[in-house]
Amino acid sequence: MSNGNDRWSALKGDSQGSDGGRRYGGYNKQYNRKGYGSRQSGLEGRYNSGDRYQLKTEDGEVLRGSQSSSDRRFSNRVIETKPRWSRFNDSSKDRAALGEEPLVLRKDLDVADGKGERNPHTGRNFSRNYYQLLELRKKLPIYNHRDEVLKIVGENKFVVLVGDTGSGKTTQVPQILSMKYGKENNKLIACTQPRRIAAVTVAQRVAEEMDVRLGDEVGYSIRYEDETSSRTILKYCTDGLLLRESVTDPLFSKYSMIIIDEAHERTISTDILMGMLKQVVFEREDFRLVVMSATLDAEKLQKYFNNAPLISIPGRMFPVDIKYLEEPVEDYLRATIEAVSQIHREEAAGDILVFLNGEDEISTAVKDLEESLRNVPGEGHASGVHVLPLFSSLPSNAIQKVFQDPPPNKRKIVLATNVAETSITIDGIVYVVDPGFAKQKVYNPRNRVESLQVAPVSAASAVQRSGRAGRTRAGITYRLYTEDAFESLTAMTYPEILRSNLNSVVLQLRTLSMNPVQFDFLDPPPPETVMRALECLLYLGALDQTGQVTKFGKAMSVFPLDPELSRTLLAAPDLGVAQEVLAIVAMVSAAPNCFVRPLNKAREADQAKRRFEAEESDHLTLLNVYTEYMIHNSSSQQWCWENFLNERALQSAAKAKEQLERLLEQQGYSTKSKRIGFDYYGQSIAIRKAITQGNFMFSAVECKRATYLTTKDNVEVKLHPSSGVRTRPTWLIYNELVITTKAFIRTVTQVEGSWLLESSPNYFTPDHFTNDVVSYEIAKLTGERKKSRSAMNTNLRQAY
DNA sequence: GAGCACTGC
Repeated sequence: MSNGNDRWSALKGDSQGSDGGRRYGGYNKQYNRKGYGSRQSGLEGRYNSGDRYQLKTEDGEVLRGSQSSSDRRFSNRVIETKPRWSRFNDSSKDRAALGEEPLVLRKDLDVADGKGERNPHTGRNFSRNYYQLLELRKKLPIYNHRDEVLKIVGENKFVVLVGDTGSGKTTQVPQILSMKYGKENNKLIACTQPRRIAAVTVAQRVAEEMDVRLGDEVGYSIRYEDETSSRTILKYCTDGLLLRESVTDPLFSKYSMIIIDEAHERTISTDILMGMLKQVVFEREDFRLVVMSATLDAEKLQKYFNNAPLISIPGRMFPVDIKYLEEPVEDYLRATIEAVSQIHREEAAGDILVFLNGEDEISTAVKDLEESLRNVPGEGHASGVHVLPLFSSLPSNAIQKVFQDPPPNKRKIVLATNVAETSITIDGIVYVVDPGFAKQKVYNPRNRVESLQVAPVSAASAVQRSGRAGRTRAGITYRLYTEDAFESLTAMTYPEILRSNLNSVVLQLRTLSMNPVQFDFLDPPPPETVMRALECLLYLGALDQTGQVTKFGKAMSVFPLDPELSRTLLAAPDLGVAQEVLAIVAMVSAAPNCFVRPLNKAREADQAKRRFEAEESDHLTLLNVYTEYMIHNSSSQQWCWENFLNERALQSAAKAKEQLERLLEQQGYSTKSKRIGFDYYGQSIAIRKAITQGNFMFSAVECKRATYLTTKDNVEVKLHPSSGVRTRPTWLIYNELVITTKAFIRTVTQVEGSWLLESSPNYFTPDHFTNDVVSYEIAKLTGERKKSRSAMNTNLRQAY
């Protein structure tokens, strides 16, 4: 394998069936660690959220929660704790994904057409490595379907191909097709992936399998990295990157064929690409589209692509036994600890992967397990356990640890968020413990507020999780809910496009002169969402009142940013603060959570953060972090560690800034900041004016002491405690509204009301705002400006 | 005065 042995990768040779970690909430209920499917009456009401349950192991030992006194209080209600796992039921939906395909080895020499020893790409003899890999490829289920793939793709312009984990579709199908279509009319084949790391590792693997150098015949292209050349016939890339290419080349004229992989993940980019490419197929004689997906939604895709033919490839992996609880549990975190403990004591050697819901929960569970099991010998692991956390904001070296072998005779236990579901693949996992929950972004269209909620996963997600146990040998998955509960799960995760703000997408479609209301979506988003985006783009000056893209809007569409940030960026050069705003926009878009705050070092982390704070603006705080980071670039790892900063986040902000700067320059803007001398306030004002230019719709006004009203929807909010703004401004701009224990606004900046007015006189008129406080404050600013927003809306509606 | 699942251009 070319992949090395301790890196994190989405893929190793094969494709993964997966559902992308994007979950639809749709559930308004908070689950509070209550196990999925647990009874909704009886015991529930008598327990306060802080209470813990005792759990008794089979041999009568009592595992205590953190509050032993309260445990005793409830000792008469100790729950029968030995989970009674029911056996895996053959009729379960999972079986299809886990089926094994008999191996049939063929004698002939593979896709190189049986012509013998010479590599048609390089003219050289195939290497020994090529033949070794070829033997592995012959064992993939896809191998015996090569002729079928070539034939059906040859006869059709749309093809849907489904195959589960282990089918080999991601590496083999593009390879097979590139032999025939990769040089057609001097055009190449692109294969999209939802994740950067997948695009890179798959390209590496395929280059090796084809015995060519990466970047020659086979390459990849992701943001900031282009490993392709004029020789390239097969390019793996992220879906978002290919979508961006449509801005300069709407007909995708470089490509003879595009293969969309992991379509079931339904990222926004994949959904928009599918709609665009469907059109391209009708407009270009010489273009084909192949859509690859996990099995569950094949029919829907076929129908969408004009009843496209279906190629179905079986998956192949080691069998995974699924165990369910016979009774729902009351506290899934306790049940998880108990399940892990039981596996460790009773089950044969092998690592355990546990899915939990966030850093907080993971840290608690790591501590619990270390205390209870560290030196407790288990089956096959005489010295106890080695417990590791895994979530995406963990420093890279901590992430690396999950790939390393544990100390001798210790069982490795990884407690992970759903990064481990698709993005990070850990080999050697034998046991998976799945409580059946994930944190999911929920969008409330009524007040237009997004929040994160814990909700049951989809069935597709549960299947994906259980598959993590069968990668290197047969495994067992323990689902901490009943089989009935599994049956009641939503089949697929709700597509991202139906629960997101579409401002950026709508601008891009308009730039290509497409009508977003009539766009052929696989799942059309609510028309209100599209209208809202049009309205927002109108206020930002990206569209005119007839819905046409303005010159300014065209410039905005060039940046890989939300339109609000694009406008902020474009406002900066005139204000003489291009460099500062480039850094801030890069930080907001690429490193929004750059501050690390581990629970056990919260105070030190807060202190470290305070050193960067600007009292009038959290955006300026981000600028300070960025500036300091660039100064300490040579020793950044150490420096980030000492200052409780996420180095990977800052690295990506630095790259983003470079790219944005280039794009700004290309459009003829000066990216130099004017020398304001040592006029700190002049500079601060200029920067905050630029921020106002783009984000005036995210403004709030103080309505009572320490409480603000958002102008957009009259949500009463408080400053998030993480904010460093201490000036108690009347007006402010916020970057994010989060609802947790209360409604908070995060990353805020003090602004003047007059700046808001300058940024969009059409938006800030008193009669736009239903709330008296907001109208009154705006009236104070505007005098008697009256321009009806409803009139503007009427114009917009007529335009579509 | 408190909590941030996960991607991507």
